[in-house]
Amino acid sequence: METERPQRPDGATAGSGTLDPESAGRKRAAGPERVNTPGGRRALDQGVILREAVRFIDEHGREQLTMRRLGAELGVEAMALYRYVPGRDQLLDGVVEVVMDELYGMTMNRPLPGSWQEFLQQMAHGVRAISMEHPKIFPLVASRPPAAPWLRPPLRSLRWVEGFLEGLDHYGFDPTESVRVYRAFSTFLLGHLLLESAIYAVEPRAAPAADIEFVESSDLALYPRLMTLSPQLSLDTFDNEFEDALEEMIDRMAISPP
Amino acid sequence: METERPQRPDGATAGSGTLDPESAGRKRAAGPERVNTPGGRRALDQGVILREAVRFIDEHGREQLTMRRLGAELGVEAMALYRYVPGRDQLLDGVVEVVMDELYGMTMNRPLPGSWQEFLQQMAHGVRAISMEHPKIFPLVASRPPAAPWLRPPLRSLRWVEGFLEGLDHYGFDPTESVRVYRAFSTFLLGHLLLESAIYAVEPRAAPAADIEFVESSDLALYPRLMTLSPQLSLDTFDNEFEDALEEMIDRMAISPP
DNA sequence: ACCTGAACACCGTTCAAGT
DNA sequence: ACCTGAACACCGTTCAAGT
Repeated sequence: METERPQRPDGATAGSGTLDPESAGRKRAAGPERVNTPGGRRALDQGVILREAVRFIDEHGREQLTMRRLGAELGVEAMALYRYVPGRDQLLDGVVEVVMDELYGMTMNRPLPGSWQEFLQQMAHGVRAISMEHPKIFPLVASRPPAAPWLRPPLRSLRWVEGFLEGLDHYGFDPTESVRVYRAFSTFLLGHLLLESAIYAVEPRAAPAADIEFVESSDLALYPRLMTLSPQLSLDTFDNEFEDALEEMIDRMAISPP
Repeated sequence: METERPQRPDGATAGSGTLDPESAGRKRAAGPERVNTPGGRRALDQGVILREAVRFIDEHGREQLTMRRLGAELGVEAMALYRYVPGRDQLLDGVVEVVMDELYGMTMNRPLPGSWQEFLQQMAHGVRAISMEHPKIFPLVASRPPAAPWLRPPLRSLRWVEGFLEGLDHYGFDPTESVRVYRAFSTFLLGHLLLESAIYAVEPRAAPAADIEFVESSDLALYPRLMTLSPQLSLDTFDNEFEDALEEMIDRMAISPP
């Protein structure tokens, strides 16, 4: 039951129906500023729609995002969005793109630090900051099918990864070593940040206690070790886990493979 | 726009509408075997439905699973499923449960090996085997909201985690150390297996080459490093990555924290 | 006891029609 | 040029009715 993908009549290579990256998250090179529509509504365009989608998911979660509701949020019927976005899937890809652009701005527009260790620290903390700013979006970053199979979540921007590899090159990593670092780095971030953002998405930095009741106590009674350990298991130790494992992983990157 | 959860009239604690764990994935203690319905159809029950859901997702992916299609697969209207499963969300939780039970059977019904290092190796390889058997289900295991916030994906079975902690206890880990191991272990598995299963879900152990064209070449031309490295980036190195990082992580667990 | 038909309130998406 | 109304083919879910 595959959806047929109709040929575009205009001769453009339809490809996989990606968004125009130029007008997505970034600002246009100062053009004619269409401010407001006669009706007083904000003028629609792809960037406006994608940013509103980001805001909406941040607030309500990705389950709640529908074309109809997003349209309503922008003062327009759902059908109007299809002029700017090919469909819901591409909208979600665009959301990921906006967030990755934010990451790029945060991590790549500054001078390289003195050591490659500091560089990796800086990059890791940048990605973590983004995942904490958008905990409800991070699962999308982590699990939407990427543009290329070798583009590993959560580092899903060609531009960002290019910059990352440039950085490694600057510190003297050869291509093979760089690939190894990129892989270890992405795996590390995916594991840590997906777990952390999952918690943070439901309870934005809330109390650690009282969570023990969350499982029906009858169930828990069957498992004595979980019973006694659940207070310890409930402690929020993500900060330490992240920092320790990050340092560990960075140390590991210093040793070249045979 | 919250969905109202109506009070059950039968006085049972409705709670969060979980499935009856007894009849889920496991076989019943030999009872009256209702084999076939008069019409010749397989008799419905929760276990049959959940196992069919697992099979269906393995084959078609989780996007394709709808109550209506699952019903059709079982020779029944969608509405008939609601007698055995509270709703779609709980169905998906049940799917996760079935897979976790499979993991339990694979890893917990055998004698403990000689060293805790071997034990962790065995557990890690068990989880990896499950993720490779159900690559299209693994994202559910990784990202459905768990029963308790401290129950970290992908290790989402109270029973399994209890067994894991029992194992650690047997090798002399004290409770604090065990929690530390559990956390590092789950983070490690989540990162590695989510990446690997994502690849494996679309291409079951397929060719490594030709993936380079997957990104429009025009895009890639902007990024010289990605351009030259994409062949290396496309190589399937998950086996080595997993084994190396696992050994590394196990080494790290030997050192107690201050 | 177990399943179905019909209905409800939603989806994403298309397209001719309005301004 | 840009948006809408109406329509289509789907969803999940409820419930009275059938057997």
